[in-house]
This record gives sequence, C-alpha cells and structure tokens, in this order.
Amino acid sequence: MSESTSETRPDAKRDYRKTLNLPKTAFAMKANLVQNEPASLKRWGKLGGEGLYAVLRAQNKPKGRFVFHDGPPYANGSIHLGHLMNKCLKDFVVRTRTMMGYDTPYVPGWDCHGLPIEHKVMTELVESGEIKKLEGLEDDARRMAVRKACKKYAGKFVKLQTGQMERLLTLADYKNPYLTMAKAYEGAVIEVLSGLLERGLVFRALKPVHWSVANETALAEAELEYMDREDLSVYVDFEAADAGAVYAAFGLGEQDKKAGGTPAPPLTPSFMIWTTTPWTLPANLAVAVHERFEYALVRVDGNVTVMAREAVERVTKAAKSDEVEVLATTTGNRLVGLRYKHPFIDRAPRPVGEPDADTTNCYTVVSADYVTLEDGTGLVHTAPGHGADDYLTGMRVGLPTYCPVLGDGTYDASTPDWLSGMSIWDANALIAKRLEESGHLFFGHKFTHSYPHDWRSKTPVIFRCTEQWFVGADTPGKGGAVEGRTLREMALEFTGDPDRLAFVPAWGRNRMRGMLESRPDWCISRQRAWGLPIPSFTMPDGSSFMTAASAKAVATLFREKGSDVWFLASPEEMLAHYDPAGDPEAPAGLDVNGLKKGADILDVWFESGSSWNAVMRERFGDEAFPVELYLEGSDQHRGWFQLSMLPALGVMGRPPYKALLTHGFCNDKDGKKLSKSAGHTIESLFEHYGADVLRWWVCSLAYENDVKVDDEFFKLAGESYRKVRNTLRFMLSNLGDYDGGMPDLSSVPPTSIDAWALGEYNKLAAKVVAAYERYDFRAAHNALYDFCNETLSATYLTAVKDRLYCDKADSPRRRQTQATLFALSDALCRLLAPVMCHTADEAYRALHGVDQKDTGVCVHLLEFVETLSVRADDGWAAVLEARHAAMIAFEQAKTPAPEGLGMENPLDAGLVVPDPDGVLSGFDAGDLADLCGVSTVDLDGGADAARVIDLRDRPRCERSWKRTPDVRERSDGGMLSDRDAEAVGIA
RNA sequence: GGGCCUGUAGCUCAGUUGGCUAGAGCGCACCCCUGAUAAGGGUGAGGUCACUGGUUCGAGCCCAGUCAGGCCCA
Repeated sequence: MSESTSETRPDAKRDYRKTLNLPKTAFAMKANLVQNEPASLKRWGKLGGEGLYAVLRAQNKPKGRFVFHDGPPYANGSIHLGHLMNKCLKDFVVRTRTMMGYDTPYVPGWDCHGLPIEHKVMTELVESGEIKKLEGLEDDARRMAVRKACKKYAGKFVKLQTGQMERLLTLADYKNPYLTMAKAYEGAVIEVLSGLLERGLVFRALKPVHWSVANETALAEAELEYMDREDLSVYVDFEAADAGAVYAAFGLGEQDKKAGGTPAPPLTPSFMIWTTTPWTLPANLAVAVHERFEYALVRVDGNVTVMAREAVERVTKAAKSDEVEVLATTTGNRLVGLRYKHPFIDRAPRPVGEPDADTTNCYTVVSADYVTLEDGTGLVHTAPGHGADDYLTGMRVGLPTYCPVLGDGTYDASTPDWLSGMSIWDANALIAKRLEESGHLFFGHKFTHSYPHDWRSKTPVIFRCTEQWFVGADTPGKGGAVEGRTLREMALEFTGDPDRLAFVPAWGRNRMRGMLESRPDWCISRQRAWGLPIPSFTMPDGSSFMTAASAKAVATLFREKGSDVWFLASPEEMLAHYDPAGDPEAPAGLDVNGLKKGADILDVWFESGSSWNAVMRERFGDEAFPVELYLEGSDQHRGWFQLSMLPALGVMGRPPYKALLTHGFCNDKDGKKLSKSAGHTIESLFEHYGADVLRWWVCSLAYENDVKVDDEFFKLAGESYRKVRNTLRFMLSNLGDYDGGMPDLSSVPPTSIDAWALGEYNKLAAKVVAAYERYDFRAAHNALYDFCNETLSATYLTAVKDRLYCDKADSPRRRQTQATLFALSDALCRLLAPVMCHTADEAYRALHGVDQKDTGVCVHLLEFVETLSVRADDGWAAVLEARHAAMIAFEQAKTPAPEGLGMENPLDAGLVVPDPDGVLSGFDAGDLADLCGVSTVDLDGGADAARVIDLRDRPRCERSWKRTPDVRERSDGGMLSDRDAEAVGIA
C-alpha cells in the first residue's frame, strides 16, 4: 500500500499479474455431491458394459482372492445409521483390499424370512380386512397366502435398501445378491441341517423356551428385548408338611418351642418364597435353597417362617412387620428334603397327556447353587415348566416338567377351576388375592424390573415348555471331525486359538468365549408361516421322522421348487427324492404315505447362519471356506457370528471365517442409546451431506467403540472433507499447462523441496496402506487429513506457490514441481479412493483430463502407489525444525516497536537462521526462504536463535512481491527481480 | 444380577512392555495474506487423565472398589 512505485504507475501491478501462471481448474471448489455422486454412479455402471464390479472381477489380480462375506441385514424398512456405518466399513474393506491387489468379490445379502415381516404383513392383512378371507382356508393354503404377501413385502424392501446402499456408493454385486428366501439358498440351508442330522447334533425335546404369547411361537435369544416392566412381586408362605421336622432341622425340641414363646400346639412353620411371576405358582413343584447359606426360623407378626438369615431384615422391613424375632438358625443343607404343602393345590398335578407321571418328589425343599441372597428370601420358588434353571433342577431331582399354560397364555384343564381357561396376566392379581385370603401371602408390592419382551410385538415373554427342535451345544457328535466332540468344545477350542481365529478388536475373543461357555442348546424351531419349513414328518404313532437322508431329499426339492412346495405337495411328493431302503437311519417299516408334514419352520438365524454354505461355498467353492472376514456390530457375537460358527463346526469341522471384526453402536451425542424415531432418514443425510462426506465421517470413527452421532459431527466431517478437496483442487489448478504425463522423478535432487514432498508421500502411503491392512481406517483418515493439511497445504504448496506462479511457465524448476504435483495428485487420489470414492474419481479424471463422456478411466480400477521413486535428503527434518523456529521468531517480530519490529507481512522480512551443524548449508537458500515464507534466508553457523531482518527499506519486486537483493529497475521501468525479469522476457 | 467394553483439553481421539514438562485435529482467541478467496497461512490459551483406595523409587497405564454409559445375557 505504501509503495511509491504503485503510486506512480497505478496499473503496473495489473500488467504483471497477467504475466503470472495463476491457478485455474474446472474442478469446482463446491463439491455439489447431491448431483455429482449419482452421475458417478451412472458412469461406473456403464464401465466396460457390465459396470465397475464386473470389470474388477475380470481383472487378473496379483495377490489372488480375498473373500469377504456380508452378513444379511433384515429386509424391512429403510437403512439407518447403523447400516450406514456397517456398510461403509465393509466397503472400505472391499475397496482397500482391491486396491492392494486382491480380487475381492462382495455378494450383498438380505435376511428375508422371519417374524418382523410376518407380523407386519399380518397387521396389514387385518387392517385391510383381507384376513377374513384367509380364515376359512385350510392351514397350508392360509400359510401360502401369508407367505406370498411376505415375499412381496421382503422383495420391496430388498429393492429399497439396494438403492440406498448403492447411493452410499458401496461396491457390490447388486445384480446378484443373495436372498435367504431364494430357492437355491433354501435348499442349501436344509443341506446344512441334513449335515448336522448326520452328525447326530439335532434332536427334538421338551424344554422351557422363551415363548411369545402374542405371536404364539418360541423365540430365540436374539428375538428378545429386555425392557422394564412393573410386576406384582409376592412373598408367599408355603406351609411345612411336618412342623416337627422343621423345628428339628433348626435344632429345636418341644421345650425350646415353649421357651421361644411358641404356644402349644406349636405354630406350623412355613417356607417363604419370593416371586415376580405369581402366575407360575400353580406350576410350583419345589422350593430351592442354597446348601451353604444360613437360614433362620423367624417369628413374624404371629407366624413362624423360614428365610435366609441375611434376608430377614430386608424382607420384614419392606413388609413393615411389627414383630420380628429370629428363633433359630441353620444351614441350607439341613432343610433339603423337608416337605411342604402347596398353598392352593392339594395334590401334585400331572402334565396333560401324562397321567402316569411320577409326582412323588413334588413339594420338597431341594438344593440349587443359583440361589442368591440379593433379592427375595433365599428360598426359590421352582417351576420346572417355566424356567431354565428350574427345569434343570427338576431334571436333577426327578420332577415332571409340568407346564399348565397353553400357547395362548391361558391355563389348561389341569389347574384348579378358578384358574382354568384364564389368561396368566389376569391370574397374577387373582392368585395374590387368593393367597391373601388364605393367609399365605406375607407381603405383595409392585416391582419394576428388566424383563424379556418379544422384540417385535413388545409384549412380555414367558417361559413355557414345548416340544422343539434343538441343535445340541453339549451333544457329542458322530463321525467326521466332530466324532465324540461337542459344538461347545470345538467352538471354545477355535476361539481360544489366535492362529486360527483373529478378533478385531482383540477383546471380541473373550466376549465370544464367555457367550459360548454359557450358551444353552440352540432351539431352531418356530411355529410360524414365513420361514423355511423344517422337513420333519409325524409318524402314525406320533413320533417325529427326519433323518439326514430325508432332509437332503427335501433340500433337493427345495432347490428345484423353493420351500413353498412344502405347503403345496403331499408328504409322498416331498420325499420323491428319498429312498428309505438306502437310509440306515430310516425307521423300520416306514410308510411314506402314512406321514404327516410337520408345521415348524426354522429359526431365521439358522438360515443366515448357513450363508457360508448357501452363498460362499455355493458361489466360490471350497476355496471360499473359510472366508477371510466377517464384519458386523458387536451384538453379532451372539447372533450371526456364533450362529454361523456352530453349523459350520458341525458340518465342516471348523468356523466359516478366519477373522471377526466388530464395530460399536450409534448413540446420540450424549452417548445415550439412539431413539429410533429421532434418527435421521438416510435420504436426508444424502441430501444434506452427500455420500462422500458420510463415508469420510465413518472413516474417521473409532468404530471399535460406540459412536456418537449428531448433525454437528456430520458438519465437521463436511469441513474436513472440504479441506481435502481444496488441497486436491489447488494441485489440479496448477497443472493446467502440464502435459508431461506420468513423470520420471528419479532425477529430482534429494535436497529439492519436491523431493521432500515426495518423500513425505512415501511415508504417508506406508502408513495408510498398513492402517488399511489392519482395518484401522481411522488412522488412515488422520494420516491422509494431516498430509493434505500440514505436509501439502501448509508447507509444500505454500512454499512452491512462488515458483508455480512466477517462474517462466516452462522453466525446469517449475516443471519439476508440476511433475511432483502430478505424481502426488495421482497417488493421493488412489489412497483416498476407497473412502471418498466419488471425489477421488472426479479428481483423478480431472487430473488426467478425461472427457466427461469417456467412462473408461476410473481410479477404482487401479492399485495404490506405495512408493514414488525419489530420495529425500536426511537433513529435511532439521530444515522443518528451523522453519518452525523461524515462524515463532517472525511472530515475535510482529510485536510493535520498540519491543518488536512491528512487522506484518513475512515477505517484508529476511531471516538469519542458525546452522550450528552446517546441515542447512546443503540446501538452496531460495528454497529455505520459500519454505519460511520470507524473502531471504541467510545461514549463520554461530547464531543460537533465528533472527528476523526488516527489509521494508529494500525495493520490492512488483511481480513476486519479494524483497530479494537482485530487485532493480528494468527496461520497462518496473522493479523486478532477475527471475521475474526473465519470466516476462525483459532485461 | 452376570459377561465384555468405554470414561484423557469445550468436542472427537493418540498415548508402545508403568519413566523427560500428558499429545493431535476440530472449536476458540489474536494476527497475516487477498495471486487457492464462500479459500490459504501463522501464533496462542485450554487437562485434578471419571471418582476412591492400593502396589511401586515412579501410575493416564498395573490391582481393588465406586459412579456413569453401551452391547449381550439372566
């Protein structure tokens, strides 16, 4: 502003500006992803006629195949943030491995069967009134009608989600996805079932299972959702059958009773139990105690009762008892074997259909080690038909598995008349009332606790005994790799061996092993219509018929006709491929005509858990078993990961994967669970941010933990994306007149500033590729971001601006920098391509000047550039340190006089830089000045700190604005440095 | 209630087998540039490492417990 020259020649500045090589590019600063991403998608779709995915499959990859297997999302609703993260991470895996030189096929899949869809479809049928038409139909015909509607429904959402996943720019075989409802898939699942049957791992048994009253079906663990529920909790006194025996157990004789103040005849003591499910009391068959706990005989408000010593104060306080007196104590083992009377059932009932069941052991105190002192009384109400622990206890002590509750949640005829036919939920209050009236209810109150609910209908689930099909966790296998071994043993063996199974992150191993140790037998049957029928038949004597060979035969039929055939064909037709004579397991005298088809379908987890067979082996052969990696949310340690492992262990003798990667869940910005209604729709995210920004965000996540989601974070990702984009743009804008193609950089001198940038790239590439390799996308993201900002934008690009703008366009120095920029841009686009797949391709095509119509050039067909051949001088670290010291020195020089120099513009300054070791002397002083952003740099071996020199009294080059010593008036009257004078062609 | 995990600047995260003054980015403050311009650059201020106790010459890191949050289960 204060230049006398500009005052005398006001337009001189403008003239010189025209002589500069200023940046220019068509690569827009504004990304406009909403419009441009779909255009890229379209272009990739046209690539080679069949599209990018097909072209990549046809490439001959040097490193062979890396098979990744996609877990199927449920074909219901739009994709949400969880899918977004999941699918991006999978896409990063696929694209990074591809660019590392592997052939990485990726078959996307959908889970199509199951309760959520059937439930939704049934609701729609009810709402539309169409359900009435179905009511008059035969079972099979009605099921077929429902299945048809379900199939249509699932198909609709497969299509919707496919579109959304493609819009996310994920690269997959969307033309040939796998659907669990496809014919071949269904056949392949039944083949897995057949394989497990062959190994003797499948059986039918009566067991308490989680039962949805609303949907009248057994539920898998994965179909449960724990929610708070308020229940009536009751403390109930079970009167002892033999008072004397109880007193004796506490070491009290007749006299002690009197001494304790007990009137004669002595009060009959009770055993006090606590339950939050009063409706299971009719099925009570035992009371469990812990053998080692201390129990007390307590007088409470006129009654004498037994409870754990530790529970006395808590229980009586809660009930606000007036009189509490501990009469005696004893240990649990002394109580075992004592008998009691059921509070409202006189004679132990027998399960319906089992008139001869042995009830002699009923109503006895038994021991169990799961009894705790934290809640209740230390005496546990035991109903073998209504609880897993209770069932096991019942088996151990010889109790019948008595379950008086029907599938619809009402009591059967074996219960007292006042209960029979009543809903269990209504019975809670009634039972409490009866107990109170008969004097058995000590205390009752409302109690809120976490309780399992049917994840779909959100209704509470009950435990109920039913006949179901199971895959045994502790059943020794027969033949093959499982001979004499159980699935649990094998699963624990594999998960315990890091060489055979890798976990990312490492703690997944302990988590999965903990789950395997405690998992029950897998109940694989469901009583619904929308699923894959279990090909079992009922024989005339009521027993079940299903062998490995018969299942295999049905599988063959399913492969041909799909599982609908189960509902359309006769048992004889179903077994058309089956030859009883050739089946050693066939029951003697089997008459196919006398069979009835079973009505159960498979747990959907069995279907998705067979995908290693139905998809990977099917499409890629045994080469794809086991596959390299399964990648899902951490909930799948119990879900898909485990339920894929078990069938594979049974059939193949090993897990279907070599490594498991898990990611966390999306929470809100306070780390709380994301409410489903509050989430963003995927469309609005595309609309506001674009897929590349969302992908860049996912790439930045510490995905192994739970992830916080908020608009603010997407905005930050957008800012960060723009920084990277602008860096690319600036490089491209300085290559407008470069036509050197892919340059040879081997002659770049090691001390050249270009050599430094190229050397830094090599460090970056090593870091990024290594991070991609170990699935640490976040590390790659941070390295790429820092490289764009610090190495390029702040340091290298700022330093080379002067030569790019002011050097003669074809000067060797400028051309070398352009060659560097070209190589860096090309390589950087490739490193970014797996994440910012649209932007990287857009920039890559701009760099190579590809015509819009030319679809053949695509960064995604290429591999990473891991090394650019260049050598950077060892002294560069010292140079960068000196640069930073100089920056700080200049900052101080900005301080107004007299304390500082009152400098403002670094180009008004020169620097004297200390060089005690002489390292810097090997570098070009002009380069050093450009790196520091000042006009001149002089080295001083003796100085101990950088010193700023005020050059404002020295002439300034009107073209480069530098104050170098060679600036003087030229023939055109302008003040120019030698370089600038040469560039404009004057003396 | 149990298993696994998380808790480090306002925010998102690094912190190797325990060892200099606990780092980075974003944000913020101040400043520069106006030839990357709805861009670019420089400098700086921010931390009782959730809490309590223990082991150690020494703890963000190891141990025990507490609190808060998440996933899975009961």
